[in-house]
Amino acid sequence: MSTKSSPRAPQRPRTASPNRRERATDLRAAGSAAVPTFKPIHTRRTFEEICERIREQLALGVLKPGDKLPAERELAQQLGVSRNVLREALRSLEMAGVLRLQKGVKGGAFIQQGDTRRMNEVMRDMLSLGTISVRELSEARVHVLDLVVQLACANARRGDLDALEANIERTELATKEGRLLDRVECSREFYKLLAASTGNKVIAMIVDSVTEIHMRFVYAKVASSGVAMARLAEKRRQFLAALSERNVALASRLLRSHLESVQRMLEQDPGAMSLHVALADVQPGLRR
Amino acid sequence: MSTKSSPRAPQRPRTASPNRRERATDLRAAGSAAVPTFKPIHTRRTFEEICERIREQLALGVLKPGDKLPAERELAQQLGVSRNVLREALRSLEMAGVLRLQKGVKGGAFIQQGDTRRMNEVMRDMLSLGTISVRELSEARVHVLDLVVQLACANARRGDLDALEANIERTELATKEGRLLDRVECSREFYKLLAASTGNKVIAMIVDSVTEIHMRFVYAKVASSGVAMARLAEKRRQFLAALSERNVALASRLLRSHLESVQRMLEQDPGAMSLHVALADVQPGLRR
DNA sequence: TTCCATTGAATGGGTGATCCATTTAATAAT
DNA sequence: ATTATTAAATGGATCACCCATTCAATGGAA
Repeated sequence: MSTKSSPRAPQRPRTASPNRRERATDLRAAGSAAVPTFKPIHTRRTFEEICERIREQLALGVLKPGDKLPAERELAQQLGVSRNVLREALRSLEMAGVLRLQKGVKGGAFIQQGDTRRMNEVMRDMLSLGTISVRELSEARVHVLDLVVQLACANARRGDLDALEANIERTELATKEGRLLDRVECSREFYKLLAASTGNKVIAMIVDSVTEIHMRFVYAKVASSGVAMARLAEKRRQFLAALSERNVALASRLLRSHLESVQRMLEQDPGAMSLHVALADVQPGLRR
Repeated sequence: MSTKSSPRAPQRPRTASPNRRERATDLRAAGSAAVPTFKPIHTRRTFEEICERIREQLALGVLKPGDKLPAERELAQQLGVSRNVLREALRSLEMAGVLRLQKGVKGGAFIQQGDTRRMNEVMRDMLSLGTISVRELSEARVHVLDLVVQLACANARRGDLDALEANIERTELATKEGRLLDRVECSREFYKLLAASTGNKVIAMIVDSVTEIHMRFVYAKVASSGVAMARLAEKRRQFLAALSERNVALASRLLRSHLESVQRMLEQDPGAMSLHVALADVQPGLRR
């Protein structure tokens, strides 16, 4: 508070908290004219303020992917906070996929391209915390994939179909050579390619997030029991043929039927369906 | 690491980094038998390790919502890291909605119920960073809402319909009294209720995330131009009637038609559609 | 006894100084 | 011209504090 006349502020500038309090109160007052109850303020902490400040610059277009933030020591001084608390904010933004921190001279905090895998983490956390259930996730996946088939039939381009074709060939090879877990990887990629073929990254992101979790269950099931979906590549080819002919009804029916058979396979042994097995540890290929 | 025989470790246990290096290398080696190229390791930092450790406990069910982590000072000592770096990890988890940090004696880090609003943040960041476009978001929203109508017709319960009815009444009141921005708030809530009526929290979360952004645009448009959708409550009533009769085709048609007219309203003045206006600052009601 | 004010300990919030490890550019040596 | 060395900048991490908040325990007043 006060004047802050000293050039390097040798004594503590311990003014952050009271200032924030005032600001929060102002915001509430501006919210609506006559407020009946007024409890929920929940004083802002500096790292929240910092995160928000940076996100604001992002939304305003002042910061764009590729840009570099000032060095930690300098930015901390600019913001009038300690380097430690600034790092808490930067860490949060890094975990959020907004920043990438790079060491060394010419290093720094660089704004990143958005990482759509963040949504996977959200789904995973919601499942871990019991906010959503496996049943809801599976159901949502079926419905969303149905939508994907419609959009893919409408929008898939030649390159998308070729990529799916190549994926099916890899699946066949993995099947022949008995690499069951690699085949699960192929499946995961198949749905990713299918989602991408809709041409809509929002849809693709949603599909990926539900599929990523689902594939962990499949992976765990295959790894523990050794069973595997029969005639997988063949079914994929039929589906791709329907997709290529833009036959929505057929493609939709084929996919739904396949999803149901996978679901039956998974539910066959409820013990292996435990969240813990599927979520707990990190399989080599399924991780970023 | 070594023996760590001293009880309180007065000298620095500066051994963290080299250990992590070794561990990362081991992981890579275990990843596959014969690796052709080996570049991407990207040494793990302690805060990542900590986050992962805690998430692992979550997935394993050792930690559940409501549980409390040890105090920062103690947990830091248990993990053999400094309190500051532990706080970086806790901050990240707090931003992720996994933890809530509470001050005071009997305070601590408490595992939370999952907060589905996290997905909104993801969408917002992806849009800010240019990873997804407004067009993709709008398109996805239309398709997802179409799906929602199907599911709502199938699954909506009496309470859901009553809540929608009550929402429409609030909308009428706001319209009569000319509170245009409150009416936008009602719209946001309408879609939230509609999404909830599917009975599937995954679907609801997805719908909310795309709707939240969309409503920012509507809010900005209404706030700047003062225009507002005509006959809103009336259209809502028609839609709700169709929903109550489980008439999927009619409900779907009504909603789609409404969405299109809103879209026309928004696109009428492209200037007001700027990302910056919609995303930059925080409207009182639209914020957590 | 009951109730309320005081106190003190535990806890998260925050600061500043200091060191380490990595990276890169500038410089020197070959 | 090439290669090795050095120096500076930067993120990574630690330590030692201090502050503000919260709540249980304590003790005095009614």
